Amino acid sequence: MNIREIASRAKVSVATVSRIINRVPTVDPVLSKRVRRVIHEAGYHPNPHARALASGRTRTVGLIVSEIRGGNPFVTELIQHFEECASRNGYGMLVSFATQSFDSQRIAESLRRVREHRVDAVAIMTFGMEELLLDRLEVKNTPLVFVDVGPAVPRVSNISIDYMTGIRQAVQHLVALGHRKIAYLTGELRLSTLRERRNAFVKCITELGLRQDSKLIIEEEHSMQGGKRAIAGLLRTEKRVSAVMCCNDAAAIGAIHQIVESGLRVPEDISVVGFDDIPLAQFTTPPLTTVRLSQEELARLAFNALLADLERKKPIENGVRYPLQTQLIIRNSTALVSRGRSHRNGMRNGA
Amino acid sequence: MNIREIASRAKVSVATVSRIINRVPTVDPVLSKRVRRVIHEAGYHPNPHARALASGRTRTVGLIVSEIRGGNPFVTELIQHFEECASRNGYGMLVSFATQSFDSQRIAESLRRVREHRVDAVAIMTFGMEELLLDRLEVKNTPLVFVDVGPAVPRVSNISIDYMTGIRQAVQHLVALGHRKIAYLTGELRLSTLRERRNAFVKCITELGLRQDSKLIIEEEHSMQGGKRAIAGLLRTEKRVSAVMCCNDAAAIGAIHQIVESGLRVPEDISVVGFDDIPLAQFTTPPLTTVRLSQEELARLAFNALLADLERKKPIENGVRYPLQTQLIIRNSTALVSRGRSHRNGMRNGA
DNA sequence: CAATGTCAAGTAATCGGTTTCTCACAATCT
DNA sequence: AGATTGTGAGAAACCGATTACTTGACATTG
Repeated sequence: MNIREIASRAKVSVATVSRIINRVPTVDPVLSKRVRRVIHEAGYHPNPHARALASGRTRTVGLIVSEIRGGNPFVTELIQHFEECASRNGYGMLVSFATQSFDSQRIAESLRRVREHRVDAVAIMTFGMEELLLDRLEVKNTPLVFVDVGPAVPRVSNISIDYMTGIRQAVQHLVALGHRKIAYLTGELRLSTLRERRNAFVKCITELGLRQDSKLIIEEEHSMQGGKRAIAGLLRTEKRVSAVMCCNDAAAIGAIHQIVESGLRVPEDISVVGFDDIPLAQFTTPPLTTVRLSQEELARLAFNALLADLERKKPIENGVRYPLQTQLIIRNSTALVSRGRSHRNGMRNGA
Repeated sequence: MNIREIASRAKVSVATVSRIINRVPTVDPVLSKRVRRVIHEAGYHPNPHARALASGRTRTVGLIVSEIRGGNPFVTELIQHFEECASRNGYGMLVSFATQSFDSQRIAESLRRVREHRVDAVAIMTFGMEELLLDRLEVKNTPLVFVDVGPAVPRVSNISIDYMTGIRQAVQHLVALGHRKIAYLTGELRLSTLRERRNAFVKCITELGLRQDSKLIIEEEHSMQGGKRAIAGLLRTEKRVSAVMCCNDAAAIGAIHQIVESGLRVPEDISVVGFDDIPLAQFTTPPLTTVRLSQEELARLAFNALLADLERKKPIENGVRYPLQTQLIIRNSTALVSRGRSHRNGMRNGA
C-alpha cells in the first residue's frame, strides 16, 4: 500500500494525495475529505523513510543523554517527558546514550549517529560532558539545545539553570536549623554542572559567614555507590559534621544508606539534602529534603527551544537563552541539630 | 556528499560503492580497499532513509515497553541493556511507550507507530498488557518476541519466565526464619505477569502446609505509592503479619516506607521481600532481600531471539520458547521473626 | 470577444541508496 | 583455436514519497 495505490483508488494524482496528507491549504476541501476517507479505509500510513528522503526533514528530534542505568532516574524522567513533548507535536524521538565516560570520542560518536539519522534537531543533555566536544562541534544548521554550556551562535539555544536560588534556600534552611558544620558531596568536578553546584554551595556558605573548610567538600561519583563511599570516608575523619548536602539525589540516597549502616540516624544525627527531586526522593527513609530541578520543565523547555528554532525562518544571531529555576523542597531528612549529639553512640532523644 | 560523489571520486560505479559498503563478497579486495579510503577521507556515511527505502530493511528493532516514569528503574535497565545488544550488532533501537494504561487502543497504536517506522523486528515487553492486543495482532512476517504470553506461531518467539523457582526460594527463606503469617502485595491482577507471581506465591504457601488467607493478599498498584497504601491498609486490619512479599521492588520500597512511618522496623518487626532486583534494591534502608529477574539476561534473550529469527531463512512453525530463571537474593530486609513482637510499640530487642 | 489572471490539480524530476540485469573479459574445456 | 563458463563491475530500474513546474478550466478585464 503506497501513495500511488491511494491516488488510483481515489482517482486523483499522487501529488494531490501528498498535498492532502501534508495539509497544503490550496486543495479543495470536498476533494480532501473524499481522499481522506480512502486513506482511512485503506489503513494507509505514508512511509516515513520515503518522506524523509524526499523532503529532507524527518520529523524526528535527537536526544543525547549520558546514560540511564545504575538506578538514577533523573535522566529517565527527562527522556519520557521529552518524548511526550515530541509526540504531542507530531515528532518522533531518537535517544542516544553517550555513556558515562569522559571519552569525548564517544559523545562525538553519539552526536554523529544521531545526525546520520538526519534528525531535524538535537538536544544535548549530558550535563557537562558535552563541554568536551564543543570545539569539534560543527553547527551544520541543525538546531541544537544545550544545558548550561554551549556557544552563543545561531541555531544553538541554551538552557541556563539557576542553581544558586535553590542551593541558597537549602543552605539557609540548614543554618536556620542550627547546623554549622555542613559537608558537601560532589560528583566528578570535570562535569560543569557539578562545578556550578559546588560553587553555589561555597558561595552560600561564605555569604552566611560560616567557615569554609575544604576537607568538608568530598569528590566522589555522583551515584548511590559514590554517596556511600563519600560518607564512609567522611565519618572516619570528620566526627562533628551535622549535615550533608549532596550534588544529586542518588548520592544522597547512598549517603543515607551509609549513615544508617554506621549506626547513626537521619535526620536526628545527620541531616541530608539532595538535589534534583527525582520521584524516588519522596519514598526514601526518611523522605528526602532536596532542591528541585524539574525534569518536566527542563524537557519542555528544551523541546520548545528546538521547535521554536525549527519554525523560525531566519536564525537568531546569538542563539536564545532560557532560564530555569531551582527550588528547595522540604521533607523529613533534615531536622534541628541535636544538642548533646555525639557520633559513635547517637543517644536517642525520643520521638 | 552522497554515494554518487564517492563513486566519481573513486572512479567506480555507484553499484560498486554500494557493494563495498554492504560487504558483498564478490568485489575485488584491492578495489574495495581503495574505495574505503575514499569513503573514510570524505567522512561519508550513507543516508539511512535512502537505504531503508531501497532495501526494505531498516536495521532497527522496535521495543515496546509500558513506561519508565514514576521511578521504577526495571524498564529503564531493560531499555539500556537492549540498546547495548542492538548497537553491538549494528542495529538501532526505537522505543515506544505504551503508557501505564490498560487501554489496548494505546498499545495497538504503539505497535502501529513502531511498525510504521518499518522496523525489522519488535520486542513487546509490557509484562501482561500485551495480552489485550493479541487477538488484533496481525503477524505480518515481522519477527516478534513476547514475554510470558504470545501465540505459538511462526515468526513469534517467547520468553517464559520461571517465576516459581525464585518465589519458592523466597517463601522457604521466610518460613525458615520462623514466619508463618506472610502477606503478599500484588499489583493489578489484570497483568498476567502479576497473576503468575501471585499464583506461584499461593502455591508455595500451600506446598509448605501454611494456611492460605485471602485477606493477606492485597491488590494495589505495583508502584511505591501502591506499596505504601497497601501496607497502610494491612496494618490497620491485620496486626500479626510478620513478613510481606511484594510483586516488585518498587512496591517493596513503598512498603518499607510505610512500615517505618507506622513506627515499626524492617526487618526487626516485619520482614520485606521484593521482586526484580533493580539496582536500587542494594541501596534501600535496609538493603532489600529480593527475587532477581535479571534485566540484562532478559534484554539479551529478547534481542537474540529477534536476531535469530531475522537470520533464519525459513520461519520455525510454532515459534521458539526461551526459558529465563529467577533466583532469591538475600540481603537485610528479612530476619528471624521476633518473639514478643507486638505491633503498636515494637519493643526493641537489642542488636 | 479575445486576452490575461487565478487557482486547483496533474506530470515528472528528484531525494540517495539497493539490486537486477547485462556485458566485457579471462579462464577452462574440447 | 574456438566454444563455454565464470567473474567482477557498470547501467538502469526501482523503493515511496515531495515539490517545482506545467496545464487547463474558469473568472475578470479592456
